[in-house]
Amino acid sequence: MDKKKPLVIIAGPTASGKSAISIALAKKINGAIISADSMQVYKYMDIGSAKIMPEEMEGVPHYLVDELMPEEEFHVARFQEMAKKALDEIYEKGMIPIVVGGTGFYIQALLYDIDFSEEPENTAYRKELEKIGEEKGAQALFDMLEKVDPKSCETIHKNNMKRVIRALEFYHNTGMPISLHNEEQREKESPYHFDFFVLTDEREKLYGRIDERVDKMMDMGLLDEVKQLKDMGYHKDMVSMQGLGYKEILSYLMGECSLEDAIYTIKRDTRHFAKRQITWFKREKQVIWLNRSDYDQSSEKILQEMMMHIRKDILC
RNA sequence: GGAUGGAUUCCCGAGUGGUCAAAGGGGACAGACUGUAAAUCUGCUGCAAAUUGCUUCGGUGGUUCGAAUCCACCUCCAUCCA
Repeated sequence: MDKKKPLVIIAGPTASGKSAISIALAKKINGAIISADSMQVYKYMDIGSAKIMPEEMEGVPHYLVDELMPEEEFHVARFQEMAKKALDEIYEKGMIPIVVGGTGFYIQALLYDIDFSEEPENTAYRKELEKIGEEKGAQALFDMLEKVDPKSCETIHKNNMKRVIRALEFYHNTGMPISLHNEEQREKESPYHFDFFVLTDEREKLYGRIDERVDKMMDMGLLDEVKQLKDMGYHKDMVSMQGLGYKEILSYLMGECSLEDAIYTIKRDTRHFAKRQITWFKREKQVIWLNRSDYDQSSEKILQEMMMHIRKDILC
């Protein structure tokens, strides 16, 4: 009786055309969009995050866009909490939620309802660990982890301080090794009846579009946008300002590099980012890949393909 | 016309007789990821095969047991003198 609720996901690397398709799909199936994007949640960060603007939404409700101030912290747990709330509202209205975004980790957290709850934030301990890492190096932290959670040491590389710290923090907070927690969470089955689409394209085309888009962002005034954020007092230590396009322009504004270098770096790192996104989605099971090149780059045709899948399960 | 410096594996760039298929960086490619994820981190990059073989360091020829490294000539580039 307890029928799983429907959920459509449109994921894919940056510049693969997710936004446009998601609007078109939402209009067809009475959908509402939940953005799974770590940057578009922030206010004042429009150009660099390629945020969809109200006039482009065509009346489709959007959640998790423009909801946070740049000084606020955003992370998976927060995303999950906000997204679940949005889901409730959408179901309440009798609409179909469409999760759209490129942050695979966030999508996974929502889709499999991974548990993040049992743990309070503990910035003090984290700071302490960061200090140890800085002063004594990565090996020192790794040695600490070896004592409490040797299993994690097998999977986390010792140079990956952030993850070593997180594992230590988790153990400190819960008394349980994170490796065990992860193992449990991995077993989970999704509570949703979902269609998980991944929009992609041939690498060359994707990269070309990324380069073009960065140039377009500059034309649209990315420089001014970052300048404004800087004037408002936002700085590079904030999570929001570590977004692609923001940290590089900020670095230019601080006189650390030329504008040319900044743009070059944005393009290059965005390409790297796209590659990482694709790698992530490759590991997801039950994914429907849609390669733009297989559909003559036509959003119309891709949409048709999506509708076929959706009609088969969710709408019936 | 003369002088000097340079030409290195996709790019930049080290290497100045054997330990060199050649440091380092970039790019490309591949991967990890369960509260910073647009973050953080890892692997790999001449060709072909089990610890091996083959072809590379502008070109040709030479010296040597042995050269990317030395010599000669040639080609191109840079700077300087005419």
